Amino acid sequence: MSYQSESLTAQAREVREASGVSQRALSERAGLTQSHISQIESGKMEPGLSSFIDMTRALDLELMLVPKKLVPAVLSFVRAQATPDMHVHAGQPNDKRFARAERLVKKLKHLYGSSADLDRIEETLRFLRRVDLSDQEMQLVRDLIARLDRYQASEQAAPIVRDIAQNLQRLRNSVAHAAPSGPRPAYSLDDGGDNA
Amino acid sequence: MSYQSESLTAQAREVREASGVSQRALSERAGLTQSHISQIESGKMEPGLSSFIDMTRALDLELMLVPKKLVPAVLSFVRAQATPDMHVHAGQPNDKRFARAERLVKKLKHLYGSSADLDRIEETLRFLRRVDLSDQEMQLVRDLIARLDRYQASEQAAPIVRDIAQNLQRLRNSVAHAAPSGPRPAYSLDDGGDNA
DNA sequence: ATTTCTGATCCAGGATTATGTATCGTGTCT
DNA sequence: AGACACGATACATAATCCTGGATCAGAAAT
Repeated sequence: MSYQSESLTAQAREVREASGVSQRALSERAGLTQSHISQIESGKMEPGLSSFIDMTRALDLELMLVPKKLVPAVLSFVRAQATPDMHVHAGQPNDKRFARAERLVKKLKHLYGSSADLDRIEETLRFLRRVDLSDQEMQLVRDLIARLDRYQASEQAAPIVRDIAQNLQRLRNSVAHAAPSGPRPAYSLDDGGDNA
Repeated sequence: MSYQSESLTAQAREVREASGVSQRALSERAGLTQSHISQIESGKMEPGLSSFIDMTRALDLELMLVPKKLVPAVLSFVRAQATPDMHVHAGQPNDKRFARAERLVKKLKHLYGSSADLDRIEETLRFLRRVDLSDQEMQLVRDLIARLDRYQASEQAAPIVRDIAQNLQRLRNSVAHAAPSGPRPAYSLDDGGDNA
């Protein structure tokens, strides 16, 4: 009941899903049971600190202690510094959809080897993920992913994949163009200057 | 036994001591028992995640999840951004001595109201704390604090306090001058670029 | 010298976590 | 349709946390 850690556990789950790791796979890496992880992630159980550390370490995450006032600054610092291979909590409502999509792409790369088109799709998804998309745009993404999903096994997949990549790229460009998006700092540090 | 969190709990303890909060005081704020906190801090017990969160929140700290690779960068970012009122894990061996000193000053301010000199002392201590001091310099600090301690109740305290403030300031200046201390970045981000 | 405060330690109990194993429903793959 | 992997759930057992005291040695304050 008391729950405290909801935000942290939710974050861990997002990262796990975004990296395409199943609860069972994670349970092996972290030395916990799958049922345990499920309960933690769904908030039915409050983990011990060490369990949670095991879990997050297995996801290439570290638990850090930060002065409360600096949290927003650190948050955007992390987002700014993050390279594409790191999975960072995005907090976007569409996250789950993208998690599925990215998982699919990852699987395709694993099965058929990575192609330039797949790489492009992956990167574009990564970009779109942290942007506010309209319902229409989101729908477009869903359709494209569905198509990718459908034709993944086909022999003639290559041109289709390329087409999907192009469509996503186009969406990305239009979004990037629409938002003037000065690289706004997203955080400010001037609140209580108290230095003699 | 497994201990995992040693670094985190140690950090929490340092911050608690640096802020001059006793285990009992903290136990009330955090809603835990003193014996519990003692065991956690001394590593005799692995806390639950929620207990640890309660504890650190009561110290104005937040627990954050950060990609492993970014930890060093975030660490120095935090140190760079920290204002004097925040207590950040310093890792200096002299921490305990300074903790005592800062506690004393805090108490004086509480008892007699804050004066410009006390403020100056406080700030200077804060600076000296995170610097490598020689044994001699450390001894000087100790002596000054002892003097402050001795004369705190005296009627004629004011001029003495002022003298102590000046001495500390002088030490600070000499230290700051001695160390050329280029603002070295202290972290680098180029280790494994893997972007198509 | 004595009172006060600190952190460490002990102990009994009730509460919660964590394991191990197994199952269930759903969605996917062949 | 059947096989398979996913996450959610169930349940009995062991392990551990956490509380609620109480006590203790040592440092600090009066």
